[in-house]
Amino acid sequence: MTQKDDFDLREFLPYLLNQAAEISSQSFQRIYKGRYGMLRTEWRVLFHLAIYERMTAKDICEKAIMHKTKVSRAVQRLEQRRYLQRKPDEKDRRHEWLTLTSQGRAVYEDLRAHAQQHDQILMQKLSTEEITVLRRALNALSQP
Amino acid sequence: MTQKDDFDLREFLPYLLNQAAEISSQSFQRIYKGRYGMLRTEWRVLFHLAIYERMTAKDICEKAIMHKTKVSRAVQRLEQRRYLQRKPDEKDRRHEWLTLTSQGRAVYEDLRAHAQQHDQILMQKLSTEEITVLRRALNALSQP
DNA sequence: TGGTAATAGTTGAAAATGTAACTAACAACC
DNA sequence: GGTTGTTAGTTACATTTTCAACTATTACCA
Repeated sequence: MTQKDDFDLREFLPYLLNQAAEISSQSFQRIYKGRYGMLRTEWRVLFHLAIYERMTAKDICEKAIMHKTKVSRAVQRLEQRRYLQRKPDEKDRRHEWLTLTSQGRAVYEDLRAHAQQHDQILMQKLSTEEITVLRRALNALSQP
Repeated sequence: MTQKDDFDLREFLPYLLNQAAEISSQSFQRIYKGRYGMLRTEWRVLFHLAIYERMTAKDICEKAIMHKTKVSRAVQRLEQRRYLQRKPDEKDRRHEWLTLTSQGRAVYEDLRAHAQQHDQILMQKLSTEEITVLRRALNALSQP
């Protein structure tokens, strides 16, 4: 098993990004899955609602770059657990406004604390300068 | 939909990484999916075999950090398409050596060309220095 | 005003993934 | 040599995701 080709997978950005994303997500996954039985789609929706307070499913699709069926199903499950409430828009009843319940906010606060802690641990692998550049680069790559 | 919280999702590394990985993978996905009906797991296995020439499924699991069932199924599908061959190890028949067929290598060559082109496009969003730091940081984060 | 198009969101079936249990082959120890 | 443990890889089943079709509502425009 010796390397033959001149092409190095370790330089191919989509591969590298995926690898890093996968590994750095794992320990956070254990937290939201273990404590609340949540899925990745669900904590993402929860966090968006906590941060932006009031959004439609469409808004979340755009901000989080998630497909509408994913969002729809995550919203359903969060509603079942009473983490969020839906309210149809008066003017345009195709829209539904989503907000967290106090229970949902409590879950968010808990997860956010863990997220920040988790981020600290990840950042210990990097220098301050690397962190700054990394964030900038990732944001640039996230523009479609 | 105005931001309220002081916690910024755009600073949370697992989120950022995932976003960047997702978006930067999409156009490459269109290529391997569109041209060969392949999945992400499959191009990864194919590339590993092309680069290392001769591996067992276990080797691929470790290098690519993929679960063995994912690898097993990717290998099955690649074999069905005659992109790879299996050969049991003489000494230890639990191991199976995997190698690409000439057809598999041809597919790899095609995809590799596209991958490199795709990487060029992605890198245009970044400065030379950012690319260097990004690669280093992603490799660091990929160590579990 | 009425008919067509567009939009927000949901649902059902098919495909993919994750988990755990399984088989087959070898290793180690008594 | 036989029992027990380990390892490589597969399979079965449950959970998620994807894709396409669907409903309900509003927008556009002749």
